[in-house]
Amino acid sequence: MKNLPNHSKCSQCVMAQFCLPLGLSPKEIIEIDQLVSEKIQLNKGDAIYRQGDHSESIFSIRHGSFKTEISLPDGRGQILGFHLPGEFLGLDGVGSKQYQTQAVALEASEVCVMKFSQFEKFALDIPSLQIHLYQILNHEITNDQKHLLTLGSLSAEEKMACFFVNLSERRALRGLNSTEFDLSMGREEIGSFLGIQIETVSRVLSKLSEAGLIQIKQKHLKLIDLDELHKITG
Amino acid sequence: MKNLPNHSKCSQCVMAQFCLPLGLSPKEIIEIDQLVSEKIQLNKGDAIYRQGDHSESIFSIRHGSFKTEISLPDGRGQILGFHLPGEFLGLDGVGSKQYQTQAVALEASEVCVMKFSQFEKFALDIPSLQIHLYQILNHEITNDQKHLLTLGSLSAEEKMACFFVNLSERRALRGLNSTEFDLSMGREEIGSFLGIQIETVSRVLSKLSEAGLIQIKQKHLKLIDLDELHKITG
DNA sequence: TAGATGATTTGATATACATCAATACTTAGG
DNA sequence: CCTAAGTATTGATGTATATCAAATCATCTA
Repeated sequence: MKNLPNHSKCSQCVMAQFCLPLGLSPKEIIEIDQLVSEKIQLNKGDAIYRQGDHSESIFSIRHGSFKTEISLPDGRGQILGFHLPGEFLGLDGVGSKQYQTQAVALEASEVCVMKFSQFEKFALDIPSLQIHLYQILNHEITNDQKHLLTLGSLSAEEKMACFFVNLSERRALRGLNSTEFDLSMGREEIGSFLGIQIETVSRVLSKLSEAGLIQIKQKHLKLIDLDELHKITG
Repeated sequence: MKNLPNHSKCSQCVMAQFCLPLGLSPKEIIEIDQLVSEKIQLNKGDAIYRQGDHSESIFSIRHGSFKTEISLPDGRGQILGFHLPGEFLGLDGVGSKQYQTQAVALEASEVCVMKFSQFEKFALDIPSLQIHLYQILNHEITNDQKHLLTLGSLSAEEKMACFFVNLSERRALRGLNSTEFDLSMGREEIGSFLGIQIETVSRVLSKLSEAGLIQIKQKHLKLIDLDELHKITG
């Protein structure tokens, strides 16, 4: 399965089990799998879509991970989010002509592609599909708003604690190990995401390590005291 | 019209002309006006909805202005946006059970109320209505993402310039004076929105004044050199 | 009008974080 | 294995912005 050629049909993306968490009948789940028109393999650094690209699909991550980012003409940029298997990409293209962001693979990854046109077609038969899309979009809005709170109101240490707690919770939700895992992003990317510099990232990591809240060696992270991290968060 | 009792039926909210900018037939516009189940008058400081309230409507602003904000248990909070006539509120309730934010009037204001249930009913007859809702949600996502860039990557002066340019553009879009107007929010609220302190807001305003880019006297603002403000933005 | 209350500005100082610089560690290529 | 390039850590210093404090100005009420 892993080595199918790119853009091949993918009838068993199992995306429904990952991506559409709420009450669907088995029949509906099968139909929803039909939504997936293809799957795409990406290498580290590959973009699924770029700022300004015509938008016609959303994507669900089968495996791997991604960053989404938005860029300023002068070269500065902001990482908007990191994305795990089962999560969606390309939502800023829903209801608009173009993507306003770009999504880049942080490691070898695979996504399922769902065309808007397919979505509309299927939605006629499955009314709940519309509702799911609204839920997914809502999730995106809510996430972004929480991130605004993080960027606008928290200190570097609090931001980092937020980052860890959030990652941990999302991994738990997907059945992944939520206390020990490898980070797929570098320090600089963490800094961009949190609106701080790479050196500050490094110093905060050292501080949290010394305090015994985490252990981190290169990209391998172990969350020792999630309770305390949660407290720091606010 | 202005003094109708609260919660009165409002068949002429004219919201369509404000709120649903894209190509609708006259017939559709009339139907869309039917979406509005009531209108509500608010005084300065009144909340349309609060964090945690059950969500069943979105709102369009007839006149006045609002802030939306999200709060931390410890009392800290972040203003997510300021909202002008013709813009929507309550979008973080679409696709979820509860609002995650609260919307508070910055002055005496009036909103049209559109119940989700009504929306669904009408959408059966007017397919384009779904599309409009997606566009509105997309706008929200895109806005939030741009704001993330602002909060995460810009200096205090750049943030302030962004704020002015953005306000100006949105006012122009609605046919309001885009270079001279009264701010409905205080310095502290501007600071919360931009992730800076009130004193910094004040200092940046003084600096921009001295540089001849703006004139500001209390809440009355005149944008003198929008080009230069735009350059500062990036 | 006077007094009180709140909002804004401005100045003095402190600090969190950025920047600059050097070192160490990791990974990839020959 | 060695070198080179990239990535991360740590230290020294600088700076943008926060914090503290006081003065000014605006708004409201009596």
